[in-house]
Amino acid sequence: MDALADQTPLDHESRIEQDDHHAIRLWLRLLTCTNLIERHLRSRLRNDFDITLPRFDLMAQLAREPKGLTMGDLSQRMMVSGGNVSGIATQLEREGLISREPVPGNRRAFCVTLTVPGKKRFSEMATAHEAWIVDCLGEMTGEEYERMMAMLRQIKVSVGGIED
Amino acid sequence: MDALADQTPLDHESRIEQDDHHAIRLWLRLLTCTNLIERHLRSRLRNDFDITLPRFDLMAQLAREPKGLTMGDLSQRMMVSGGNVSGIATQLEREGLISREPVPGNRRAFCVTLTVPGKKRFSEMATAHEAWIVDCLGEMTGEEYERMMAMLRQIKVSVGGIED
DNA sequence: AAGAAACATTTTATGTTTAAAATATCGAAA
DNA sequence: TTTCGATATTTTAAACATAAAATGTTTCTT
Repeated sequence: MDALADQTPLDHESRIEQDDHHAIRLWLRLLTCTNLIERHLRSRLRNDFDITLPRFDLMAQLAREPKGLTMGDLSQRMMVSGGNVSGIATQLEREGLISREPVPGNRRAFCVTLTVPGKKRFSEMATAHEAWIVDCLGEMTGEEYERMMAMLRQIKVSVGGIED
Repeated sequence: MDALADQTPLDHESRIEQDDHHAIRLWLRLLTCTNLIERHLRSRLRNDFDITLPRFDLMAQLAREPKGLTMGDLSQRMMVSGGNVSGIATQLEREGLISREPVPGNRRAFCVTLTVPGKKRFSEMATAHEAWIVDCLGEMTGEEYERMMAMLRQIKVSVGGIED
């Protein structure tokens, strides 16, 4: 399609306009990929382990921090609102997968940890989860990973710099 | 941190394990970036134009297809459920931004189009939206865009190939 | 020690999203 | 023609998400 593009040289304005279209296309593709992967993971978690992605995410955070996390920590790490964490934690607690215990010396906070059954269940899920992601991302050389990580880091910085 | 890695050669299993960690890190970063950008766009749309991202997305699909789309088309292109489109369309219709008209010769389907006020409103938003995305993605050379697009295409193929 | 401000969490109200059921229409075969 | 399967949309129920108000705790300042 570009083979038939007109041959007049691009002035500054046109060039910017073209760059913008590049950006839109890249954003749309980024969004599509992320959505596809997320949808896939969600569906496999539901089918294979009868759990939702948010609940899995909460458990994943706890698995990384055996000493436990407060509700506020979870909210921050999961990048969702506190009220949301509260609801998800209530359900996981009801299922016996996590426990909420008072923190000695700070009666405002709760220390949330995986229960023994929770740890067992999570480790089963984590193995599968990791394999799914490898499948989704497909074959990539180490160099490609590096490049992609670097570009994403750059984007992260750009977005972060905008609203602070 | 890798400078102090132990020097025993990696066997096949360890190597796979390491690759997996690469994949997980890449996925997590991909997710974070997409969420950050999406959150930013959502907030700007709300603040500057008092509209939600899903409503904007629906209008964007219609803007690209002046002849109109059915509810099913919209569901497919937006990659969300039909019920969801139904709800969003109801709201936009109530605000007079889109219209739902019967398709002659197929009483099941509706043809959804932007109204005249809808077109006007969308074109205002689209300009701003494009600029926000350019800001979010930051400075990138044409070559970098190309590379990123190519890698994302590869991922898209990988995921698509899994469940069909 | 008392009051004010900040903190940690939950509750409430509202809205989004999905899957699945319900409703209605269409097309084709018996 | 009638019946059956496919199609197009809407409705419903459950989970998730946010913002804002409410509750209770801690810390700081005086």
